[in-house]
This record gives sequence, C-alpha cells and structure tokens, in this order.
Amino acid sequence: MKREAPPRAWLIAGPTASGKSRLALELATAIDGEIVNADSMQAYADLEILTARPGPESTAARPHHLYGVADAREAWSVGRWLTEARRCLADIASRGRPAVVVGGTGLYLRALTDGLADIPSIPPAVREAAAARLTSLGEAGFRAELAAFDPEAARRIERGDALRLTRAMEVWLATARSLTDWRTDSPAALTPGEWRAVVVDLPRAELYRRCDVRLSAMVRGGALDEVRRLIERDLPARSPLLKALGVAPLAAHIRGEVSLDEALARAQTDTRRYAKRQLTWFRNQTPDWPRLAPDEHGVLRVSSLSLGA
RNA sequence: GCCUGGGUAGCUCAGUUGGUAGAGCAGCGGACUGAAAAUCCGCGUGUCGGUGGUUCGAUUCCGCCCCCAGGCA
Repeated sequence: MKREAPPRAWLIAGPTASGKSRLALELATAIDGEIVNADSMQAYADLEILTARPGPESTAARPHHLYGVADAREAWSVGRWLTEARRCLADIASRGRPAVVVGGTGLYLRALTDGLADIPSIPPAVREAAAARLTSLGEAGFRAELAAFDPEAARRIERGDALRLTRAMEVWLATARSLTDWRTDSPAALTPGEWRAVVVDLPRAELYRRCDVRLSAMVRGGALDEVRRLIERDLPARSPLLKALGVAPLAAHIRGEVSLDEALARAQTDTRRYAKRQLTWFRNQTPDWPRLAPDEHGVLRVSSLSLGA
C-alpha cells in the first residue's frame, strides 16, 4: 500500500463557531505544526473578542501567524493575505514544520489552492472613478460599457452587484487588461499533493445554537467595550472591519437606539446568516474536500484525520 | 359557569360578499478571484384549532367540542 508523504499544509475550513480553531490547535500539537490564520476579520488587531481570535492559551501553545496583524485603516484584502500567507508557509517550511491553515474565509483558502490573478493594486482615484461611472450611467448603461472590453464579466456578474461591477471596471481602467483575462493567469501557492483540506461539518441546528451561545458569551466577555473603542477610532465608513458581525447592532445599542437584548438578537441573526453563506460556499465551491463531522460527544477528533506519514 | 375577543406559515398578523390563502420578520436555495464576517440573486415553506352540518364546493356560513386572553360571577 502506497504511503502518502505528509502534507506540507493542512487546510481547515468550515463555518463560524464550528470549532475549527480548536481542531487546528490539536492538529498542530499532534504534528508539531504552526497555525496560519485564513479568516479575513481575525487578521485585524481590533475586535479580538468579537472576531473570536484564539486567546493566549492557544497562542502560547503553538505558533500562530496572521492574527491581529492588520490595522483597520489599512486596505487588507485577499491579495494582501495571500502574500503574507505565502511568506508564512515558506518560513514554516524552512523550520521543517507543517502548516495548519485555518479559517472560514473560503476565498482566502481558494487563493492558496487555486491561485489568484496577480493584478496590481488599483489606485483610489480609479476606484472612485469607476464608482462614479456606475452612479452616472446606471447599472444597464454601466454594464453595456463593461461589455465592450469584458463581455464575460458583464454577463457573469449578477444584477445589482455593484462591488463586482465596479471591480471589473477598475481593473480595466487601471491596467488596460480585462479582469476576465487576468483571471486566466493565477498561479496557485500550493501545488496539488502538498496540501490536504478538511471541511468541518456540523448539523445546522447545532451550528446555529453554537453561534447564538458564542455571541452571548462575547457580549458578556466585553464585546461592547471593544466596539466602543473601535467607534472611537472614527474609521472611514468603508473600512471592512466595521462590517464585522456584531459591530452594527452593538454600535446601535451603544448609541442608545436599541436595547441590549435587541442588539444581541440581531448580531445572532447576522451570524447565523453568515454561517449559512459559508455552508453554501463550501458545499458548492469545495465539494471534493473531505468533510469532518464531530463524534457522538460533539467533539472533532484529530485522530479521524488519518495524518498520513 | 356565563359574556366578549381570538385560534391562518417558525413568529407577528392580514384576508377570502363561499371557488383550498399573503405580507413583514425568521428560514431555505444559489452566485462568488484584492471590501469575502463583504457584495448580490432567487424561493412561501400552510390539515386556515377539531369535528359534524348546509352547499356542486367550507379556511370562510351554522352547531358542538378543545385551547388562549380579558371581563362578569
């Protein structure tokens, strides 16, 4: 029987509150690995509680990378993350260790396995021009203009999706090359065979229950103060971190607009919806990644991963 | 016990002069290449409390029963 070489990287995916981080820690402990964050919000320094970043007990036990490294004023993105993650993977490999990449941001994990087009960052002025163009032309006109140089994108992007429409326009304006064309050239950071992935899979009712319980615990644990401090930073309205789950409802409560109970309920609902979107993503975008369900005690077992080697 | 109001989607409710019903919220499905915890698209999911009766046809009208809320005793 052929023995597979141990993977250079393990990828642990799954919806929020599914127990990924704990599993990652156990796996890293079992194989002497180092943990790399693949969660867009946990990359930021603020909101340690509300983004459920691994605490000191975890970070002391194994090396953790790319947690709390970004400032909310910077333009963090998949591209930025991929650059950092590549460096981390190289460093970890140079220490002769495997990496355990864990996070719920499917796009980040996919960038690692399938690659990401090497598009230069778009100057803010161009981005503003594209957004203004959409406003002045309206969606139909904008889409028609887009079709002239990127018919594929004009057809593919869903109605009302202003973000993707303007992105396609920005790329063209800034690079004179269509987004669709750029995408034909996206080298993967990991090659097949050197990584293994697993998607944590919980019964939906249980997952939602855990989302609710965790949100309550976050509020008890100081999430309100965290949000208060974040608001005091007076960040630009577009800052991605302001879109972190729970920020809007908790901020509304801080402003005295809704009760704490109401704010909590909204944050819980938002979180459940996010978990559902993640389920949809992993179900349809990574159908060939093995699923890992908890055992009869609700525990995710590292031993069921068949570590190979 | 009597009177009144109510029992319709998971929740709050609307409605049908008798032709098997629809809003909001919740929920479900889907898309996804530098904001992805983002952004966007699609979908009512129902013994109309139960049971008899009238009727071609009852969720709707009538009888009885059950349940809930308030009032009177």
